[in-house]
Amino acid sequence: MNKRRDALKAMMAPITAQPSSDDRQTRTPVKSGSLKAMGLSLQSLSQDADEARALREQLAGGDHVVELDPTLIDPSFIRDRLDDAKAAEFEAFQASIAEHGQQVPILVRPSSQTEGRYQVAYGHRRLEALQRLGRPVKAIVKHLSDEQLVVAQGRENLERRDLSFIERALFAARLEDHGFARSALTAALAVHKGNLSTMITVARSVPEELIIAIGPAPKVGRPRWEQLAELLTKTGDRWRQAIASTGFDALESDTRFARVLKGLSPRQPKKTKQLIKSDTGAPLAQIVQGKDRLQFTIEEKSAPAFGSYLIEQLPEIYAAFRRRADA
DNA sequence: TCAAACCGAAACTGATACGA
DNA sequence: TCGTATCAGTTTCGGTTTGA
Repeated sequence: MNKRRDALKAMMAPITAQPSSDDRQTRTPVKSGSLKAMGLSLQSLSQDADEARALREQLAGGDHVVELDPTLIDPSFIRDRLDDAKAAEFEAFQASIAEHGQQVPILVRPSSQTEGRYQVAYGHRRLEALQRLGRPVKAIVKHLSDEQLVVAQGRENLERRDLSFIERALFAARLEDHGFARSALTAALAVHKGNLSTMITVARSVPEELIIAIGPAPKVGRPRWEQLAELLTKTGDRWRQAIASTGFDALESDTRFARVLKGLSPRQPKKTKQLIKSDTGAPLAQIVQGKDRLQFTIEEKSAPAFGSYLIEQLPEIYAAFRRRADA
């Protein structure tokens, strides 16, 4: 829990040294057998292709790659993701870089605060891995304004398509808090102003502490976050009970979201049962009323042919009901 | 196959500026 | 002061895509 809280604080704070999980290499889906092997090799090919494409684009753009001391590079002034990556995944990512080297340079700009230092636009995870390995960082140095930096950062995320809805929403809200215009945000996130509006509304409707506790929830999209935000307006601080429940921290992020949502959702009304009896007291039918369904069960033993009669009469009964409802 | 999520577009709303 | 135009932001809807 504390780890996630620190992660979001890092995202909210102007500058921190928390790592960001910005590379698809660590997001290996769990599969089994030959399918898993095939999936991994396809994924590997896809990653290679992505990296090669990024490299080609950077070279085609006339950018010069330089090697920098990793200790001279600071993170972006706005974090764009919630840290929920498992340590083992980062270790694997770091091992991959240790073995194959850094394939794609990161993008940095010269620091406006301290001469000789740099600030990352994108490539936080590569930087973190190289800092741990004590290796120089291949980087493209560009003079970027704040707006250009966040647009580059946002576009990089966009190309990878691995930021969850709530991470993008928080990124948008943080950018707005830093004084960026909506037009800059739509450029950075490549979304229409309508979607941007919804993202920021959701990010401001859900308490930060709750978002930290849930994490990025990669499988949860806008509708369910909106649903949660709506529930929060009616349930006060009840979400605290959900995140304090035993085993909550050990759950996957998506499951944590589901648990909170379930905990705040109104309980389904219990099905009510009603027994219809004949004038002799024999059971004729049982009615079970649920939330969106009503079951009518005929006791064939006590009332033979009654069910067939009802089915036969049903169109006429419904027509009478419609006449009455429309009147 | 179908539900969930994404995305773009249009309608709507409120704030502000400007001219009569 | 009022009416109108413009702009930014919000809401809603429908088509498309994705993934279980």
